[in-house]
Amino acid sequence: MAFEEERKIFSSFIRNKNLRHSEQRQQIMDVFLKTERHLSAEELYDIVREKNPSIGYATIYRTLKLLSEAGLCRELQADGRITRYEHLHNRDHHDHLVCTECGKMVEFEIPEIEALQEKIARKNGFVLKNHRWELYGLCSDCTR
Amino acid sequence: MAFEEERKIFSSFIRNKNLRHSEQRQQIMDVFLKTERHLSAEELYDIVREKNPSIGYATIYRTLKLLSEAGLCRELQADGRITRYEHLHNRDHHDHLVCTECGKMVEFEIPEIEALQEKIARKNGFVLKNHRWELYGLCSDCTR
DNA sequence: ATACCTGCAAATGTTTTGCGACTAA
DNA sequence: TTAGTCGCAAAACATTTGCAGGTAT
Repeated sequence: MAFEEERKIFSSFIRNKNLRHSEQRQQIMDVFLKTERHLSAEELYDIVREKNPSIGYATIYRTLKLLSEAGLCRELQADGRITRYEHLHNRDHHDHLVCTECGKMVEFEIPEIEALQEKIARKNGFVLKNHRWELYGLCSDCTR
Repeated sequence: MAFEEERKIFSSFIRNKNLRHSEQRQQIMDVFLKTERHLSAEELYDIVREKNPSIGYATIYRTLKLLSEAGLCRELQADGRITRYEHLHNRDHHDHLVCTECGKMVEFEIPEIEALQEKIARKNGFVLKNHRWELYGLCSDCTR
């Protein structure tokens, strides 16, 4: 999905909720949408601050929440304590392989898993909303 | 696995690391091993305190860490921020279905998944150590 | 004009750590 | 005797919130 298209999605989202198009939201959105890495709030804060050193943490967190609601961002709990935010394109769902040593993340897609999950949920009387599937191990660089 | 057997595992673990068999560790371990629910540190603290009101949070956390290292406990990140600790028996690996409304957790086992995960890891040059697979949805009580 | 937003600082909630006193081996 | 432990309070950490002043519509 193109950058401009995503901008429009966020823009409509803001308008539909009767929120405002502020300078700060634009800046944070721009940086976030141009990034493919899984960012922590702190990393995003650092990058955005290079352009606008007066921005605060609160605005970063508040905007990340909006981006998630708009469907452009997904929250990941991968490493223990901190949350990472992943730029979500309108592509197939994927999961993550995480190196416990250096933190490297590799994405993978197993389409068959979706149906299996549905089946498991249904068998237990659940309506499935989403899932987290993370494999932890050592990447090739870290096994040496 | 029987309670006595697990006690022995912890006991050897303590001895091998040249640690001490303290009264507090015994008490925390006893409560933890007798519980099947996924406990938060706070819940464990509350239960242990009924028997020994002088125990502190730090000791709870420190002992949970030891139980995990000894392989008797697994840390779960299921609900957003807090960690829950699951009493791990030497049984087959299982995963969790979590109700996002009431927090209910159901365990399930899909043995075939293990081989699939190994394959994914290998293909990406990773040595698999463990994984987390959590399905989120609404349980039958909460869909009403 | 009037919501909505912002940055700041303070608050929050969970987990960790430093410390002086205590205790198992 | 000497590491290891304990409970406490303080620190750390990521995230959230209250507020007074600023801004988009």
